[in-house]
Amino acid sequence: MEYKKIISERLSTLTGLSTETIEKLIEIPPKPDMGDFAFPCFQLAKTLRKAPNLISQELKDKIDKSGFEKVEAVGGYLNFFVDKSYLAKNTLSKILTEKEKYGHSNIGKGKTITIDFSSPNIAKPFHVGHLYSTAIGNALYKMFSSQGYKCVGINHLGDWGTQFGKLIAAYKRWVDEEALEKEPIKELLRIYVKFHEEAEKDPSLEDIARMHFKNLEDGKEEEVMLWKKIKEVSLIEFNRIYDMLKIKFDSYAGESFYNDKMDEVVELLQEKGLLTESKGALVVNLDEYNMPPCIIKKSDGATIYATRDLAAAIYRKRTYDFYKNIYVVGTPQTLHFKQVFTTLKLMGFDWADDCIHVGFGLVKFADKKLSTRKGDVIFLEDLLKEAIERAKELIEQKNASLENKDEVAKVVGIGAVVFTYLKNNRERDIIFSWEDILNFDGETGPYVQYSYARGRSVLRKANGYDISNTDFSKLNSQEETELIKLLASFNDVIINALEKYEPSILTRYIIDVAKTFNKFYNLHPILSVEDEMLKNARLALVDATTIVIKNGLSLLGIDVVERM
RNA sequence: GCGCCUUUAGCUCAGCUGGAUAGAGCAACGGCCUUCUAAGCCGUGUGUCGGGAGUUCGAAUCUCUCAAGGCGCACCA
Repeated sequence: MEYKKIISERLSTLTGLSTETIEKLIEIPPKPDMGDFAFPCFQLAKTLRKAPNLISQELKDKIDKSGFEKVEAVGGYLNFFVDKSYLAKNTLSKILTEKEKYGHSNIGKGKTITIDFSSPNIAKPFHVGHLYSTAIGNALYKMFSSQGYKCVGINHLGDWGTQFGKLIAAYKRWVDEEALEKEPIKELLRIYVKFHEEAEKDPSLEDIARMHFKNLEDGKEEEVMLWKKIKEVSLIEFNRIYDMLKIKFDSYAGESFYNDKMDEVVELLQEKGLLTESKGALVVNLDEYNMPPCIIKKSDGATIYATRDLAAAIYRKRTYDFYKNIYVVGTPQTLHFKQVFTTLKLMGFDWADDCIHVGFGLVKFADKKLSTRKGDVIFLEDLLKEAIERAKELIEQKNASLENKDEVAKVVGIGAVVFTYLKNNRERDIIFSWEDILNFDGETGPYVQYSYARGRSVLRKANGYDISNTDFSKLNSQEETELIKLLASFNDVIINALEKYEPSILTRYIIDVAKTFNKFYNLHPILSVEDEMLKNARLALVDATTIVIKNGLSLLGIDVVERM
């Protein structure tokens, strides 16, 4: 906000401190009746050798108060109250003019950001854990795009690796072709689980699996054919889920895509003299950085994921010339990415510093852990369907006359799930509970969507309003001012969230907006107000609020409904 | 053993880069629909901010230490 600048400039001339240091000190008081901005004078107390409350008093007398309703000295604080009608007018007209572009900016113009997210493993079910990366990555994609960055969404499919040896071995032994036709992933999961059970009894299966993978790498016909088939049926299922979530990728270049790009990486490492042999494997030693070595080639000569990640990073730099290269991958892989980024740096690529691992926590049950190998998973599709079902029930219960119930149930149900995933700090684990995730009360997606629908309903009934016949200075209740101030900070919030790669900051902001709006809605009549100027001003405020909620949710990949 | 993370109300979590009496939601209880959607609003909390020490005008926030839990530590991704 420009207010901080104005305040710091005025204080700078009075105190001699730089505008920058002052701007950093300026804070927002905990309660609205204490003002909109505050400057703590405690630090000045030392240099001026004067009590903080005397300093604030003195500054209060001397400072230029134009543009502010008033300036007060409370204890060691200098509190500023902004001119509310000015704020209301500026904020609301800006929102109503910019509409769906409100909150957007151009600070990323000309810069490309690659975002690696979702990236499920082929042949394994898309379970509730995968939504974490998918939701965060998609939100970051939309948020960065809104600030003018060109984003490239990459689904780095797990379509290579020794697991395919296992799968091929299992396929040849136990697959039920009929079941595979009907529910491919479920059947693949079944034989994958069976493989692990059988391998416990007969460890030689592991060797057979390794052999199959080696054959696959060597391009043997049977293995390649099976691999292709598995990949094909998996993608059909994944796309069904991405469609439900309305998520699109710009690239599906998965692990197998880099098969022919790894020799070059090995050569480059060789040239730089970074490779050493250790226990039969080729590694980059990272002792100096207090990390275990980065393995480039296994002792059997086969490649490993670190090699692929190196190849992928180099490919992405060459292809997209990224400004930032983001990986939305779980925190357990923190060390792996440190190793890869450090290796890139050692290879002489300064852009290694632009590679960012955006980690997130685990999705787990209260008691046990999700495990694909044991078949202990909840399919994301089942969760989404359940949520839609629950939303449908609530509609029948609360608004049975609604026209497009199924459509609304879909938006609300899916919105509730995605919202839950984006509500908390991403590094926190999500404890999965049907009860919590299907509870649509309180700080949830449906709550926010409901607030939006309420606002839209008022606007529909108003049947338009005359923005030119408005007196914004009449929006002076505490609820109205608070709401306006919140709406004004939308862009700041997005920027702040992006700096931390943390969508939850935006999610919580939207909750705040909805909460403040509901208070306003409950306390102040809108349509029945006789004063036409006030009525129009309130309608403008409702209009602006719905715009911000809609834009905000859209950045999180969540839709709104006009009625619910 | 080493490294990283977590610890705030019964439960799930916020707490902006050190600041004014530590906040929400859920759950519980009590109020509010002849007026704009009650998926809403209002009210009710005796919290050692895991323990201890330090830094300073001031610490949930920074440093150190201890404790509990989690994750990771070379041929899986």
